[in-house]
Amino acid sequence: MRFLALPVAELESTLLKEINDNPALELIEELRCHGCGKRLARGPCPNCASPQGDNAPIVCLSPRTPPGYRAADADEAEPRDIITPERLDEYILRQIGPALSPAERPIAAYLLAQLDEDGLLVESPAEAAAFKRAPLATVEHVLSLIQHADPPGIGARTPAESLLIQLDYLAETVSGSILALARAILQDHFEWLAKCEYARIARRLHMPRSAVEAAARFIQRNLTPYPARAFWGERTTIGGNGGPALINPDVSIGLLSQTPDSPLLVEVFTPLSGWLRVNPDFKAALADCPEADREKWTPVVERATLITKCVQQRNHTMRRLMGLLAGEQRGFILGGDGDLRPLTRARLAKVLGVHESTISRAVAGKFVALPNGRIVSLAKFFDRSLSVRDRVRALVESESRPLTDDEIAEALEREGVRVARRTVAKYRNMLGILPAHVRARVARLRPGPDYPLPGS
DNA sequence: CTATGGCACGGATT
DNA sequence: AATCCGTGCCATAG
Repeated sequence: MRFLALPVAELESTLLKEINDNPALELIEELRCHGCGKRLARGPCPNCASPQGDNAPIVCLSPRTPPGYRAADADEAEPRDIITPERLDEYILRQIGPALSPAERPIAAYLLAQLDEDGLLVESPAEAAAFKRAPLATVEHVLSLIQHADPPGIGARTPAESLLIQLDYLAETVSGSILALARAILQDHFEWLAKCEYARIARRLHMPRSAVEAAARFIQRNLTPYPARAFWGERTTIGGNGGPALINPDVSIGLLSQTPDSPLLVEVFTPLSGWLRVNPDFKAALADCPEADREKWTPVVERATLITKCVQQRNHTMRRLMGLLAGEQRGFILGGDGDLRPLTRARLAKVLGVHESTISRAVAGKFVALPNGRIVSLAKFFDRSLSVRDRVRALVESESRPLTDDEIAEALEREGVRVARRTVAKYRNMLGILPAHVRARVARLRPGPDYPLPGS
């Protein structure tokens, strides 16, 4: 039984199944303090939670959080506890369903299945027609239905096409010369637009540069190259953009008091809100009962004890791990990405006296809620380069003129971090920061009024 | 010639 | 054993 690898939510459902068909398993309401064994409802035990020593973290078990999901960082999207793209399929199918003939239905389903996570179609209509042995005209008809369904721009073949569809959609409610210009740019000069080559576009279209920049700004503000993400975002985010995943944490870290040097309070969530044990009555009954029954029920009881042991083992390991982790990464937990200390699973395994793979299993696929409300992957605690990436971000944010990768590498060197120029480029990309020469162009685009958009 | 992205290699990590 | 990550080399665009 690999319980350690499971996040709370999944462990909870497996345990519910076990309890359901194992009469020897019993769920007690209370939770016990791991220190003194005292029963308590939730949170730290008042006896044992006294600040021991400096500001060592206090680790306790807590009943699982209610299934109210919270948003995680945008970059943590993992296919777990998430509004999955399948829902998007259904959502669109419901809209276009009435317009479909019985023969077109499977084609629609197939096309929807071919959408990538951004909502773009990876296959050409011709390929789809060949695969489904349907007339090309039929496929194209179905596709056009999809493209006019709600998340505007869905089902396009390329980002440019998606943007054009969204533009048409907008044209139904707003008007203005800027729409025509935006359309012209998207149709014929998307490559240049992506690189912010406004002067070049202006020359080619015989338009003033300012008009081109206004159109670019309009596109940037009101259209999205990722129509599916916009859909998720609209439905699921709590005030973010880009559609972060909805997950619930396995661990929550808070502060015990408001003072800045307050110890950290680490709550490791237990599956189910109670204490799992082997029913003592059941065990007693097993002692004096007919021989045949005893043979039948003994393995059941054995399985029950095994399960409780495994759960306790899991909780124990998680507690020890989180205690150490919270102590080591206190700065990161309270501060920001820049305060993350380099830490490897292997080193932690050595300190804890367990095998490396144990740590790997415990960390994989788990999430922790930080005091500032963010929910991040536990793996982030072991990110080797996060703090350096953060410094790159800071450098670019406070730059007076766009710095080249080489210059950023130099600046980093002066701060005591040695990284190759090539690596800076990689980090820059991860952060979604454009190359220096492009930033120079974008900088001039910043200020400007939003184009009015109905309903947003 | 300079700045950057692609590919791939080797070493560390899991 | 598989994977990830930093880096060097080279091609390309401006």
